[in-house]
Amino acid sequence: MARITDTSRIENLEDAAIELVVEKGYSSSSVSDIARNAGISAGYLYSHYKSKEDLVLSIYEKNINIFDEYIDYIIASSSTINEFARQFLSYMFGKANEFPHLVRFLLLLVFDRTFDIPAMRLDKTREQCRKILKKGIETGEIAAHYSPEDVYIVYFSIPFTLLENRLENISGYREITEADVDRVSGMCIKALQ
Amino acid sequence: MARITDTSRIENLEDAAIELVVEKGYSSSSVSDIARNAGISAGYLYSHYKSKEDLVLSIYEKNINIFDEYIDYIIASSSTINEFARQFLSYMFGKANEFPHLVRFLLLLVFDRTFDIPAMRLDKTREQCRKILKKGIETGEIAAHYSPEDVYIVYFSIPFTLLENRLENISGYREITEADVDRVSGMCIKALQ
Amino acid sequence: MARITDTSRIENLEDAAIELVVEKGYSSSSVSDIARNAGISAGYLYSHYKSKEDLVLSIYEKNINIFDEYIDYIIASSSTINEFARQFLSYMFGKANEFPHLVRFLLLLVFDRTFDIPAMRLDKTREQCRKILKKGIETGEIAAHYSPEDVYIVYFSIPFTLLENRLENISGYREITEADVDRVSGMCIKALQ
Amino acid sequence: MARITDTSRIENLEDAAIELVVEKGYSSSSVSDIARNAGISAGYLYSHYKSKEDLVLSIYEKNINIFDEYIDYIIASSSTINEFARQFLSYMFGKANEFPHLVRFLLLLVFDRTFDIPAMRLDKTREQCRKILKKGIETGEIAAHYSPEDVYIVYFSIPFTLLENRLENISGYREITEADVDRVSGMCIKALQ
DNA sequence: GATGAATGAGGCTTCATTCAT
DNA sequence: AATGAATGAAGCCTCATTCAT
Repeated sequence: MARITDTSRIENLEDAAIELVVEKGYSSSSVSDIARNAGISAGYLYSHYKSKEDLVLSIYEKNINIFDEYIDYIIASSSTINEFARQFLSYMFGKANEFPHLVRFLLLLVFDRTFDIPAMRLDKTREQCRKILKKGIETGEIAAHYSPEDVYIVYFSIPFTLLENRLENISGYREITEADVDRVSGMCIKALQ
Repeated sequence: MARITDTSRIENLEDAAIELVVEKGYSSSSVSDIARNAGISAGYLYSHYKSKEDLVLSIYEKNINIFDEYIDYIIASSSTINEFARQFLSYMFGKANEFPHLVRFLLLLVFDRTFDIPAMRLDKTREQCRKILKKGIETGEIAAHYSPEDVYIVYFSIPFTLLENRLENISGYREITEADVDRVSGMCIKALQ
Repeated sequence: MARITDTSRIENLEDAAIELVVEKGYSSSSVSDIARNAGISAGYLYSHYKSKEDLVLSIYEKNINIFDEYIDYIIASSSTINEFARQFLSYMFGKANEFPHLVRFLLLLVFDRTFDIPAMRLDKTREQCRKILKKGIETGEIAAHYSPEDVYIVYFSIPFTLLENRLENISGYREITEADVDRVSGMCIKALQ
Repeated sequence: MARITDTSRIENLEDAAIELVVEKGYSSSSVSDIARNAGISAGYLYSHYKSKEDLVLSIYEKNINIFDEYIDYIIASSSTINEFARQFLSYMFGKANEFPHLVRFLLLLVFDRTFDIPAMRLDKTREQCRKILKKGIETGEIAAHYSPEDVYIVYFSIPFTLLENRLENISGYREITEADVDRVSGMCIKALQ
């Protein structure tokens, strides 16, 4: 019973942190605002996380790992880049429709100068880009003169920018559709042909 | 004489502000750090700018207007999107090589939740995207089913992400070359074919 | 227990604010001095009052309302101005003996250019003066050619000046006596005959 | 010629100081605001006065001495308190009509906790009150049980409060008339009978 | 476990004063 | 003589964090 209560309190807390960080950025999201929005006390927050940074980092890592695992999976299981791109964007955009705050949270923190993404996470991304590039060159879908950096530029920035643009106005934002998946995956694939 | 001293002090100040904002973001760049890095007192800063926001906004507007004017010019003077893309990226990357802090400053503020880009500036970008799209459809270089949003996604995000990636590590960053202009303009053009 | 501590801390805070404002005026009473004199941190002050102005205004309003209510009561219940004057001065001087800082605080803020008395409070005083004048003219104790302004001049300024004079030197001030009540109420009544 | 320029600059400066101090109080009148309103530089101000306090004190002393001399004169030359009261109020109210800022400046500083009136000036007032009381008791116009303090209370506070009330709204204030002199001198005299 | 009272460091800003020109 | 650039101390306020209850 205590366990259940506890779990829901922590979930509230994480949701509140995500929402505030997306709205105001890491540095301007105060611990007391996060706690208040979660309906708990700041003191309780500190009994579960040792600092504000620890709280946000925990949320970040827990969620980014879920994405990473799935992305690793589709990289491994896709036989073409075309297939990868569609699955990747379908997943990202689907998550963004379901949990817009969460997806923006994960993406925006990359550019938030007041928060440090762990170096390991950046390595992970580089590795994923290398794998995608390798497969793309093998299938001929990516021209041989492109680098992992180019893969990153296309496959990270294009979906990110679309999502930011669509989700900017949370109250009345435009849903991301299957047509967007088609169009944007086309854009990504063509960019590196 | 006083005038000369003054000008160089203000330049120091603006350089220090740009550098700190790029490094730590707007909210975490303290006025006293900016002043210290510029070699002036915090009080003196306030005889030139009425607030921290005024300082950063002034720098932003002064510089973004230079970019906007040039971008408007090449939109108007280019007869093809191919020509536009090369000139645009050549300009952006050239500036980034010359003034890496400044270019990152202008780009990163867009994602800084603690600083508000004036609404007029965002309108300007939308207008530029509409013009590019119109011209691209006329010349057949952009497929008719793309929207101004797609132009934005490609032409803003791709160069931005490359620059961030290259300039991230200011101390030992890789110069952006003509080869990058060629390759990235190719990516942008193909993305919207 | 926490409640008790809290109450006494807030009382300390209000007492310290009253004392400092009387001594140095509103603008020169710094929040940190007030907090230090109250034995609390400046930060704690801000968990109870949203600003320095809010602190002083709260104290002002809470206390001036007590005075106003009593003054309204004696205006209504006195059948002569003579009776009113004695009761009014007896009350004011009694309070001044008991809480000299508080009474000076309420009076001095009227002349403090760095603090704004709410307009409603000034209206209240005007209304009280009109009522006193009306009753005085009815009983024949105030000559018909006097105005509410004259009532204000006499009944506000005479007691105020006596109190300021007596309380000026808090360390070794002369107690205000029943003889003072008699003499000063006589002065006020005669002034408007 | 230099002398003339200088004289008018200093007059501007003093006028500006008087006006600002009346409007905002001593502590909130900044040296640079005073200098700007006077059309001179802050540096020049400091070549004539060694501090902000020195500036305001100089103005205060120069002007209060003029008042004091005249008051001493009419105390000496009046054969009755009635005559004194009329001359005193006629002078005060006349000056107030001519130089409302100046008169408020002299009166308000008494209650400004951020500025110290020199002890000598307060002694002067006490001495004047003693003289008035002595003469009043001799002529029988003041009852023998009154003290110098009572004289002060009446003859300082009543005119002061009228002036503050009338001059409060400098833009559209009501002129003080001969009828006011008559009425208020009557009030003062009766108060101490 | 859970609270929120309490702290204090640090951030933004103002302003009296000095001094090179 | 006159300026105003420049300083730095001090003021108001916020917020991450701790701890007694």
